[in-house]
Amino acid sequence: MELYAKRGFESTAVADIAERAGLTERTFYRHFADKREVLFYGAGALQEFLVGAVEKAPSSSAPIEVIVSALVEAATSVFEERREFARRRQAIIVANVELLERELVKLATLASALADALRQRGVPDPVASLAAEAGISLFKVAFQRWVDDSGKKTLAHFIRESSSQMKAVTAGRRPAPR
Amino acid sequence: MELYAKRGFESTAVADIAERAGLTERTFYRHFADKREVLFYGAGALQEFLVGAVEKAPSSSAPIEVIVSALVEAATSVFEERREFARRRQAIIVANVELLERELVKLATLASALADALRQRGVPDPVASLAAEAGISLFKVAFQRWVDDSGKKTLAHFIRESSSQMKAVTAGRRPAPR
DNA sequence: GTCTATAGTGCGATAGAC
DNA sequence: GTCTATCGCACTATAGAC
Repeated sequence: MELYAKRGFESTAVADIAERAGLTERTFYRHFADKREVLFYGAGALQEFLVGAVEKAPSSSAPIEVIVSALVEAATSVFEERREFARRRQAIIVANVELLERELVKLATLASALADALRQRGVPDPVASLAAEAGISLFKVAFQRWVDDSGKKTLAHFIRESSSQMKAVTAGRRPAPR
Repeated sequence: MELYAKRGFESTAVADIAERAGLTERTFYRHFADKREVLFYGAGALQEFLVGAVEKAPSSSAPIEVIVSALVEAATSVFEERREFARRRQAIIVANVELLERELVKLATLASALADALRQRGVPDPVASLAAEAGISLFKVAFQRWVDDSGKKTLAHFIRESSSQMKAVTAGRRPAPR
């Protein structure tokens, strides 16, 4: 991350990273599938966490509530104390299309895994897919707002806010004109 | 598309494409930024079409209605008569992660452009972002259902259906148990 | 650890279209 | 005479084969 932040992703060669870590280029590729994957190390664990939260949710909950609750849990227990890290990482990712591509695939994979978890609970399609997609969409918006926020609001706060606004938006509410 | 469908995206070299087209490799890169871009030739035009539709929508419409109407217009006037083409293209894309990455970036760029168009109409953030993201999410689901459908239902039909289901889902409705 | 295919870029030469 | 399409060649870095 230091190298990517300093010289930019494209101008950083895998050889630079390997040298910095005191390893050979070949060893880098033993640990990471490609040059981008370094920035997505925790994606697998996050997905497991969220899927686990969906599996543990009370069976009476509506699908969207299950998804939003899982996101809020992850927000408080994995993201909240890493805001500075999230900021640095986000800045690097949005500065490079290749990294954005990888990020979007990770989020799409996550949405797909969450939809699967909902189906396991008996939620039929296309409701399962739509709930998972809507959840990831509102998470994207909430996450960006959290990262951009200069105050002390929590990510959980932005997720709950976006969830309620998403409900109003899809219901066809017109925003107050200004 | 023929080469990608036959030998797979990875096993097709740019040299193969160039040879097939009676050109050199270097010329391929004059027309397409990279090997993937060949499959996304129409993305720019689609985006312009959708943004134009948003700009022309009646100012009294709710943001989500503006987005959904634009998607329905595109569905009937650009996608409907190209279902076979869409199927072949989709099969190639989902078979390769790199192509999926590009597809997701195009959709994210589209969502961003639609949010911009809404802001131009005076729709405040985060409503503009959420309406655009929700629209693209439901379009993804509708498009996949249209491509998978063996019947004669139109893409416009699936978009309207997904829109109404998205509304029910975000409202917290529980699906009928089965 | 070694070797190599291939994507993608930079620069420049040529030729035809308008 | 300018613009645009094509081609040639050298070169780097990623990533996969072995």
